[in-house]
Amino acid sequence: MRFPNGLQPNENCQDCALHSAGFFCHLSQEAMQALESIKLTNVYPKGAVLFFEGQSPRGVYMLCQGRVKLSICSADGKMLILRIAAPGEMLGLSATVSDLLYKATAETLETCQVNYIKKDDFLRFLREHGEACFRVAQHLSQNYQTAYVQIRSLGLSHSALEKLARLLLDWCQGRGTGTEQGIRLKLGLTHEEIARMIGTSRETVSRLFSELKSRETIHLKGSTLIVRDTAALEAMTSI
Amino acid sequence: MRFPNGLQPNENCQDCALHSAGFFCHLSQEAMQALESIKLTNVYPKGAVLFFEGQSPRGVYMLCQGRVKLSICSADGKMLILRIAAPGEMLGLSATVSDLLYKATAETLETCQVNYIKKDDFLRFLREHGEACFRVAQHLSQNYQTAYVQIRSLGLSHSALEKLARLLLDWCQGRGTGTEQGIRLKLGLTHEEIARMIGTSRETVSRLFSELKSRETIHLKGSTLIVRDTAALEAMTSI
DNA sequence: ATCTAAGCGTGACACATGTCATGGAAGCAT
DNA sequence: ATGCTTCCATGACATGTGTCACGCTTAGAT
Repeated sequence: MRFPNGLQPNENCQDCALHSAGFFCHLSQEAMQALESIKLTNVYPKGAVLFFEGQSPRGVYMLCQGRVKLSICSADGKMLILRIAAPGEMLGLSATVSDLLYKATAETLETCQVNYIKKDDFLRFLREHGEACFRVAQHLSQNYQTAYVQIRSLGLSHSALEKLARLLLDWCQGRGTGTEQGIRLKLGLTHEEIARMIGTSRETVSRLFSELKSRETIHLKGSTLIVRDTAALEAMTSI
Repeated sequence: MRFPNGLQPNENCQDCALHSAGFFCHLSQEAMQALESIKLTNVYPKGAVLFFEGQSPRGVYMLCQGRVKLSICSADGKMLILRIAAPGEMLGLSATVSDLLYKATAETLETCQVNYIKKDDFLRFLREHGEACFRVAQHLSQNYQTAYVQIRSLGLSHSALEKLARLLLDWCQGRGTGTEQGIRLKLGLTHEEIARMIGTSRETVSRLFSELKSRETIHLKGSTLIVRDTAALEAMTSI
């Protein structure tokens, strides 16, 4: 099988590199096998929607490869990006466990491999494997805590600049590589998307980037961003 | 034992009126008894802090009677009220399960009865009782979903008016009583506190209430609020 | 009844940011 | 190279709201 982006699907969870870092790491052999037997591996092209806001839950999606955008949308079409999910994450978990509606829309940003597990199968699996259930609780807790962080940022920021600074600092921590000029990172998002992550407008993001560039706090070359002055960004955040 | 507010502590969870509606409803006899044996019943006066932001988790707090304010606070002292917890809720759950820091501060708004369960006891209890673990996962899912609602409100609102309208509608649903004049509810919070729930300033809340009164959308008598025109409030929200 | 503190109402004003508009830059297919 | 589309930069302008200031009302204590 060949896919765009040179994606090579990983048929076996036990061989997966995420196995030790991902969500269901350190499950017993037995539980892993049970999980293998109920999972369905799919590959989605860029722009595919795994589920969207308001649907009743069909099951959980374990992201193996590629990035997925999680967003919510208001009645008048305004959109907020909750986060960009990375491989190893479990999507649709809270809706499936609580049997409430999916509260967000999940859309692939690139070709993705996803392991899908039907709701009934997953719930049975959880009931039969206490260890997995506990891991699910832990995962949900972590999701919850990241939601807190987002609420902080949205609710306690004084300005869009503060939210942007916070976002950049998060990115530096997560996927930045240190160089002698500062921390370098690829921003794989447009200004529009960044704006939608911090709840502001595209123009404001452009203006803020301009300002940060002129202050020499950051340096922007194509889609490569170099944060020269982390301390300055920190100083902008009171969170 | 006598306490302020005429609070009468409930020694036995199985007799508790919340038993069927609360969090650990429908547990097996065995699990209930195990839970009983590790819980510690406490009564706190108004203003007591159960835990605060940044502490490492000691355990979970099951709220039996009274209201508890959950809030987060920025470095410069600005505060955001996440929600007012009601009897039946489990506080400190995500931090305890994931062993990450408490992400919010829990402060009693009035005399409260709380069942405290130490972290180690609680985690052991979860490992030994799969059914309880599953309920915890469900509870966390619900918490997570309410966090989504909050993120929506904070991130997608166009104005403070919209957020206030949303809040009032939520209250109407939750604890409003219908009368022929409209939906009546007691707002047990000051303008300051309301402001901190929707991330705005006290003055703005005062102004918005004035405006809603002049538009005859609401009616305010002391701390009793009557929503005369729910549809008007709905129309203000695009969420 | 009187005092005191907390809570509320409202005006004035600055300012950040959304919105509209316009043009340039960059990437991509043909 | 040429055209096309997407993305970015920036100015102009209106406006919502944070902040400061001040006085009034209400509730609770003595």
